[in-house]
Amino acid sequence: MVCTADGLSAWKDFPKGLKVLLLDEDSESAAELKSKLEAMDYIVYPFCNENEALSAVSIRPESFHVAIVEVNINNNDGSFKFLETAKDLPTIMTSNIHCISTMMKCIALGAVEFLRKPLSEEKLRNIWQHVVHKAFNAAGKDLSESLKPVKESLVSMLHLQLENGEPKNEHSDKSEDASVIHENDPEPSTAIDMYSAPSTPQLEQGGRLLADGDCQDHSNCSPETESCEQDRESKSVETTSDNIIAEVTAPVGQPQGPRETSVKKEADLVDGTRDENTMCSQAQNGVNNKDSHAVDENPNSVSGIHSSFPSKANRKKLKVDWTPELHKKFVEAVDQLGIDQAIPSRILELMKVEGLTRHNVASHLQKYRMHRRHILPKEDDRKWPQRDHVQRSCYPHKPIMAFPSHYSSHVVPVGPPYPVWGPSPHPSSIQMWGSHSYPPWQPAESWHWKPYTGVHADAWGCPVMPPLGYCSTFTQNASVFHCSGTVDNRSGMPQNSVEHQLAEEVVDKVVKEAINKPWLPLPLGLKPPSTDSVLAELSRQGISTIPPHINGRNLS
DNA sequence: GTTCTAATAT
DNA sequence: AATATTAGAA
Repeated sequence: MVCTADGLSAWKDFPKGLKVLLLDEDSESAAELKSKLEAMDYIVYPFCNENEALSAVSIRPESFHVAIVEVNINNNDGSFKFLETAKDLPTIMTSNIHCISTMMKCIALGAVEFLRKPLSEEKLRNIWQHVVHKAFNAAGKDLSESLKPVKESLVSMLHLQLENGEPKNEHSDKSEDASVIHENDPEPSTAIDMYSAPSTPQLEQGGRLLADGDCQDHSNCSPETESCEQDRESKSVETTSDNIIAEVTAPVGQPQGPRETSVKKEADLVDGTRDENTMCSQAQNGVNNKDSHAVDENPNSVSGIHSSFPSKANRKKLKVDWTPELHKKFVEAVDQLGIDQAIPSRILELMKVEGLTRHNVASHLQKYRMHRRHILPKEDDRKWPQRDHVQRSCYPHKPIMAFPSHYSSHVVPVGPPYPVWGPSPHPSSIQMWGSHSYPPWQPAESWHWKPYTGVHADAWGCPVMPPLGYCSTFTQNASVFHCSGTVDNRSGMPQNSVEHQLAEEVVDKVVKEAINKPWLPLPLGLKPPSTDSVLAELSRQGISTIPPHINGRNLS
């Protein structure tokens, strides 16, 4: 069933406290409207002057939840301007003008509804629907500040209702923008009204609460988990803007680590028991009770950072998200120790990341080593071929060793040790050793392993390149020119001489690989070159015979 | 007790 | 797919 009585009781006062910006140049009508709205517990901010209204909206958009703007023959432009300015504010246009094209224009410009005057209580009563609608349908980013709290409060209400049928009102504690206040309001709205959509045609509902990945969910503890006890107040839904994952930044021991490390953790709420939909199938509301992510903070960690909502903290087991940042720290620690001295406990020490456990590190280390084992053996016999080869391709590679055992202390990478991972523009979305987008340093360090190591290893062996980054890498699925970052050698042709050269190098390398190791598959997208063309190319480079091992590399 | 590794669970 | 967890051996 959709709603329990309790749920409704939580809802019925909903509009109360919603802030309505009212722009009506007719002061009389404005006053009337205001009183009607206030009778319904809306908070009204009347404006007679559109400029004032505009500046109010511009300056403090978060101060309003919904706007009612009057359009008249004289102020068309102003009204439209308002619509443009207050895009994030659900705006209801109202007018004495009953001109379809005006209506259309308003709607086209983003008005959520067009209401003819006079505005009856009936028409006004449920304008809150627009607020809710917008709150739930706006993509996370587009959600205006004023709507977030509303959305969260609503989510909270629904959630609670779904959880235990007994709404709690904690959410109203959110003072900042006390948009929602519950009190008794004798006046029962009908359930139908409550949940029906605004009269305005609704476009797509894609962004509904649950469907939308970026909606924050609120945690839900599954019955069988012990976690319930700990989140004594987990039920209380924070109305802060925190979403899905809280970044817990551990202000590490300030001593030497200038910047804090952050361990992103996400609660791992497994709500395996029942399907989310069972609870509340009120799809119409778009409110569902999906599994949720709890926002949480590292238990041990760090106080300070997100102190705003301290207790949401511990939920269940926290999973370490090995972000590029964190991984970088890890790698730095490993390097600092030397690969053979790098044991979990020491790495952990060096990393100085609060909340991180030895186990976490061990686990990561295990994986790290595995990757290296796959990748590095291919490199360890590679030398610095630059000089002896025509196309000194990039085998340079970093001194990091192949096998831990052989490799003792570490190496100073040519470039920044583990350059660019950190401030990666796409922090979490890309996997560090994902199949594309390598950070520049990655080739050498890459954890990536692929079936065609033969061919690819070369590419990955690609070095840490000189600043200029003349080196290119090639792999069929991941090749990247870090240098310029612009050319995709899979498809595009080089666009300038430098790149052209790079491309040639790539070609050379591939050709050589192919000749050298004919049993290996060719990179995708490459057709086997004809023998002639290969020979021609080689001869063009002054290589008239095919040496057994072009790179002087040993296959064994 | 710690580490490493592999296997397995989440 | 990435991590965690576990277990056995060193």
